[in-house]
Amino acid sequence: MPGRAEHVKFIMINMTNMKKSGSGMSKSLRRAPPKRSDWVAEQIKTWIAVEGLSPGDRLPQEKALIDRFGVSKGTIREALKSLEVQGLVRVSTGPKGGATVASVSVDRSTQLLANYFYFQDLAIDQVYAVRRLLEPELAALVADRLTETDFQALEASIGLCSCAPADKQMTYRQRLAELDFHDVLANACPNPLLAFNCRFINALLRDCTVFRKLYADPDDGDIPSDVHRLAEDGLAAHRRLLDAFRRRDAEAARREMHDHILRAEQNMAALEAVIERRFIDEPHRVDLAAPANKPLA
Amino acid sequence: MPGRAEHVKFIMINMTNMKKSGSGMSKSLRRAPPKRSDWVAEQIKTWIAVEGLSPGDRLPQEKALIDRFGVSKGTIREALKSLEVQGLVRVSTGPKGGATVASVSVDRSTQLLANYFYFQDLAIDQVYAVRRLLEPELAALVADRLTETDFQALEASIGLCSCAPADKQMTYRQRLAELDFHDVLANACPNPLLAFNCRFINALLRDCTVFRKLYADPDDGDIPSDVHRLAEDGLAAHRRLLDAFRRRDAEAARREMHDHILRAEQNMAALEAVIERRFIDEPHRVDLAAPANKPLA
DNA sequence: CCCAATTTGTTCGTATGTATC
DNA sequence: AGATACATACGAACAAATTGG
Repeated sequence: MPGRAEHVKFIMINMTNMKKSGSGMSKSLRRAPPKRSDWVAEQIKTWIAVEGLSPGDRLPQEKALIDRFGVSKGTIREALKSLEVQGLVRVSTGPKGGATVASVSVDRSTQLLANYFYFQDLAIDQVYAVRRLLEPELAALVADRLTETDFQALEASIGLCSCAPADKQMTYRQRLAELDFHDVLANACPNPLLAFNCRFINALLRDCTVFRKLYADPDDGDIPSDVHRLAEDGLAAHRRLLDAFRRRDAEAARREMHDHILRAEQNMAALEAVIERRFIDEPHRVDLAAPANKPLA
Repeated sequence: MPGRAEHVKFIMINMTNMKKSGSGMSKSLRRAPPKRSDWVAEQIKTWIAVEGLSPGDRLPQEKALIDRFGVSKGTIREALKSLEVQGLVRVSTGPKGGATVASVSVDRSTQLLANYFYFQDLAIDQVYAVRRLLEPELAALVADRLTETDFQALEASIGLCSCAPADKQMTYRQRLAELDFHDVLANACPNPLLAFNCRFINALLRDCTVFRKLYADPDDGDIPSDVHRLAEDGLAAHRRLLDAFRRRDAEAARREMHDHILRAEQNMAALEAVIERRFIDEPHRVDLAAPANKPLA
């Protein structure tokens, strides 16, 4: 028995939602009884919470879970699949394999939340109505927190947007680079809720049809002049923002960002941009912008 | 053959992310090859998008999917489980059973997003920092949209909070009713993104330990006087808000909400309230507040 | 109310693939 | 390179739930 610390002990919790379907509920209101796999998934989830497991901690392996819950392999696999989709566990094969707790990634959460808005047909001005509220605060919050690495990433974005776009492909990549600028700020934000909201909005904006058409038909037709105005406007604003950040002037950054978003909103309206109705698979990002907040040696 | 419209035709899409693991990627960077069930789930998802299926539309049944994708029953079930967890499909047994497309519910999205923040230890003042930005705008937006039904729900919340709390249990329910007040506003909001953000924040605030302790130990100890101050403050603010709404005065509503959130934030700070680190199962709501936006006959 | 058909839910046995030592 | 330990996948059989007569 190689490692006794690996043996985990399960705490069976009285599930409040495992109430018998009997009582006095009318038939139409009665929720369907949970499937066994869902029940197992909930058990494991509460177990993670009760034990206070951290990302990287190992869960029992399939065989152990089968014994513990008295269900079959298939059921356990469905439960693990559920947790895997939620991003809570990662499961791998081989010796030392099995399910390990994972911290839910931003990308995963973004995908899952984007599923919700898939059915809500969100207009772009509605996105900007929220963005207008959040981004100025974000700018003010990160002004005295941006590192030299962050500045380099911001400059990389500005640099990429400074060139005259040679073709549609380039124009599309410049739009992505603009959003990367804002992602750098979100990544530097100490407020996880504000940071996620801003990053999510950026992910939504990556899916504007106007821009994705540049991506889809790189050889077809001209670039609308409104796009050029949007680009020049945005570039100038980003330069002023970077300047404010360098001066560590939070209030100036807030003001610049406020103006920037307002003008961008107007330009987007002129473009009649709309959010494309699609599931987000992997966020499109340009590879030139260096990952932020990673201290470079 | 009872219904020929039931026969669905599949469109196999070239999956861009199904690239062979071969090329020039270094071993450490190489992502794990997708499992069959994940691949099937992606296929079905893109199929939903391409066909433009709407909630309620039926997917092929297990047997048909097995034939279509050439995988086993277990694999199909894992794929369906994935989509079910994401909230995209609902599957039922019996004749006419099978998987149907579902619009992702708010509660499901809230749960999934809450998983992300479980590992981010979010402080309550950070939640309020965002709430302060969003709620005033929400108030202004819904001022001329609230229906008589909404007003009744708002008054139900105020009514419940107007009574002197008899015990801790009652105090806890009054806190929930306060949040229901804000949920009514969010439900009336025409901007889905703003509405979701506000509802999500409300869901987070339902999990403040200070309040959940009232719920957990209803007989133990006294209610802190700070809680009473928070309650009276909030009640007065809600009354002023309702008044502004009745007058359809958007700007007054914005101002009142701004002051309300600021004061609530200070009171919460005095209480040293923190967001409990737990998975959200089912949102706690008081049953007295009538569901909003449902025209009553 | 029960019965029968239909479709998902669950189980078991077995074989294959993959990572670790 | 080979043995081991683990998840992944398949297939067949049976159980449970829902619908409609």
